[in-house]
Amino acid sequence: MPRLVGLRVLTARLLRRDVLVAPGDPSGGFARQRGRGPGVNGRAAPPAALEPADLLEGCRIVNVLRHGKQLAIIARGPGRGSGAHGERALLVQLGMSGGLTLVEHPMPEDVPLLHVHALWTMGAKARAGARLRPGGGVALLFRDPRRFGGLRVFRSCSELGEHWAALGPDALAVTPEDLLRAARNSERAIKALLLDQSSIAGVGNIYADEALFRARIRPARPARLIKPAAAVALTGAVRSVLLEAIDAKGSTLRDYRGADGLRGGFQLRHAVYGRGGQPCPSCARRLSEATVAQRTTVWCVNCQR
DNA sequence: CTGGTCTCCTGATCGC
DNA sequence: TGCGATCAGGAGACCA
Repeated sequence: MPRLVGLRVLTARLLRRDVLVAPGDPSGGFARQRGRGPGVNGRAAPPAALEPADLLEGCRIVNVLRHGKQLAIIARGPGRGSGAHGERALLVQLGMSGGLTLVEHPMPEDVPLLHVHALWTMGAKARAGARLRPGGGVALLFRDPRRFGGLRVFRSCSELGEHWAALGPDALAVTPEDLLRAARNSERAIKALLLDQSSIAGVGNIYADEALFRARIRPARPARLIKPAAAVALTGAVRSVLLEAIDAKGSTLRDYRGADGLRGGFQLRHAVYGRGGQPCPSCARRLSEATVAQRTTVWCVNCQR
């Protein structure tokens, strides 16, 4: 989404309040996750007061950052603030089915609006972008059919920084030392560690299995038993799997589409994910499938120790 | 504190 | 053809 940088947000519309976490919300979770506690009988907590700028209305987008699976749109408020001050952030968590789509504005008729939970309109860049019609604006859509994703408001970049500091290092930058530190004295399965965003940020179920296969590590192996050489192999495997998947525009399972509406292609290269019972691509032995860390897990008992 | 389990939601898929 | 049941997945809430 580098094309967003420099644009001014003209309007922001939230079509579903419960995809948003606003400042002051009592829990860290998305609003809809609150109505679940004991004694809550359909009575939601009072919604936090939202300011237009919370959804970036009137702001100019100055940057788009990513940490792990989270995307942050950094914007400068409509006030007098300049420099690093007065900057705020809207965090986008895509979950498993979420996506951002950039279309021209006014929108063509055929843009699907089903499951669009938030929508922004933006002015064209001052310097006409090559791709955009002169004078034309763009619309950004947040669509998330399964609503595992959501938006989170940060009124300053330091708040965003605190939020991200609670996550582990980004999966593309994680070092063997990071991994060993997180694994030290941990009894949990190494796969659980990979999936835990506070240990390493950015690895989901598919890529955990693929990385463990490449590193020849058994998913259920207790994390504390991971030796330095294995940590080197695993961090390298995480990085290469993710980079290849990004290059292939992701893994399309069922209904996923990228921002351009196209399917990813990495699912064709999965070595183990979704292939339980089939022959291991390396040794041809039948791949095992079981639940590890509450997730479907596929591995080769022969290749992965 | 640690680690395991439950829960949210919808689309795809399968059995009847 | 249609319908109901089942499953998948990210991550916060909750519990032992």
